[in-house]
Amino acid sequence: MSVQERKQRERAERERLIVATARELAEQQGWDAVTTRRLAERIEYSQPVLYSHFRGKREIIGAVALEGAAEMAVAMRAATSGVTRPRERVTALARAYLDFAARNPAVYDALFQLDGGLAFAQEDTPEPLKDAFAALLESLGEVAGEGVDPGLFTEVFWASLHGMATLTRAGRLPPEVIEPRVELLVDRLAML
Amino acid sequence: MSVQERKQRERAERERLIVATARELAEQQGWDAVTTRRLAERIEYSQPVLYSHFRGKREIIGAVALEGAAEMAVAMRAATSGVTRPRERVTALARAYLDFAARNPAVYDALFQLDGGLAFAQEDTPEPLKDAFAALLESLGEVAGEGVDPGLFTEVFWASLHGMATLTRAGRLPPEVIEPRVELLVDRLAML
DNA sequence: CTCAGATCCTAGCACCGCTAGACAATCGAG
DNA sequence: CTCGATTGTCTAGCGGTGCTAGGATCTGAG
Repeated sequence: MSVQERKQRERAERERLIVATARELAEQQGWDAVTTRRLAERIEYSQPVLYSHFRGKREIIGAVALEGAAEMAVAMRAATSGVTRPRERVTALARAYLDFAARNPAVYDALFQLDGGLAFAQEDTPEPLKDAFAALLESLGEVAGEGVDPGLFTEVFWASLHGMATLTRAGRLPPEVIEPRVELLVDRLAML
Repeated sequence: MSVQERKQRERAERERLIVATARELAEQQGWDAVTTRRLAERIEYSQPVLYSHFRGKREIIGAVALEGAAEMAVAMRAATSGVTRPRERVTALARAYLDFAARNPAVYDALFQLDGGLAFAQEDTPEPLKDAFAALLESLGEVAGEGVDPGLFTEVFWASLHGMATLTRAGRLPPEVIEPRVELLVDRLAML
């Protein structure tokens, strides 16, 4: 049995390698540069090997997205843990969110711009995605205000952050003045 | 001279046909279906003709984006003209924005998701883009609140709308509850 | 009528995602 | 230890993509 176990381990290891390499390549040169050929060459296997792990390219994107969602949840919780005053908490959350998007553009794209074949806002939504939303909810729910559903409030706040993140990175918004925008957003949206 | 003029007119006409066909095809089957071959076939010319009008596919996307920006500006001004009370004005603007994005997803993608090779937020930004932003500013500037730069406020409000539009259409947000989200956004962000 | 220039198309390049089928390595039964 | 079956991997290739070189055809001025 041990031989099979070793093989399974090696297989899992190779799968991690594929995802990590895809992510690395995407961060370095953009997702357009992540072709099955280049990816195969980097992991030093032939193309068909990729298809023994994933149905296709979109599933690889999806895997990167899930990894990113988990990291994002960690980053947001780390930024807000220990910060008790609501205002500072929400500001820290917003900063952490935008910071993650700016530092990991390819991962952010995999999550929210590209088609990774993932289900959102449904029962069969993968756990890391639900958890990332939960991480938002943990800090935002408490400032939703009276009579406002925390889920709804979180959605709106999230949408605002997402809009800022994407428009800024795509060159649609001048990137110099991020901080005042965050302050304005927090000041107005959150009921403190 | 008249012969040359006629040729120039026909050429301009064909260019409009290309853009209109690309847009139509994109709305019908998505931008992935807009290939140079299919586009050429639909306009009943060969592929290279496209390249005598545009440098490449991205420029065609850019042309659709510019057309869309002009229409969007018209739609937003139409929705807000005559509405004097600030609250109703901003709400009407937000609805018009989201409505345009929902009704013209391919055009919206050309504008804000895809690379159409357009410059944003700079001096050499094409006029239609500046004007669309101006249309937002016209209704939003007056509710920025004291001491808040109208431009900055408009950017933040726009980012929120953009986030809602994209997340909703990409299935990242449940689409049923658009209206409450709009109300929440307007209530909180605008200083009335 | 001639012929240069404008106009357009055929054919092809290098690349893409993906897969069929050949081949080699490994395993388990006798 | 042998040998068929299974598993793993690769080479080669399919139909598609954006884009372009070069030849054919059409047009209008002299």
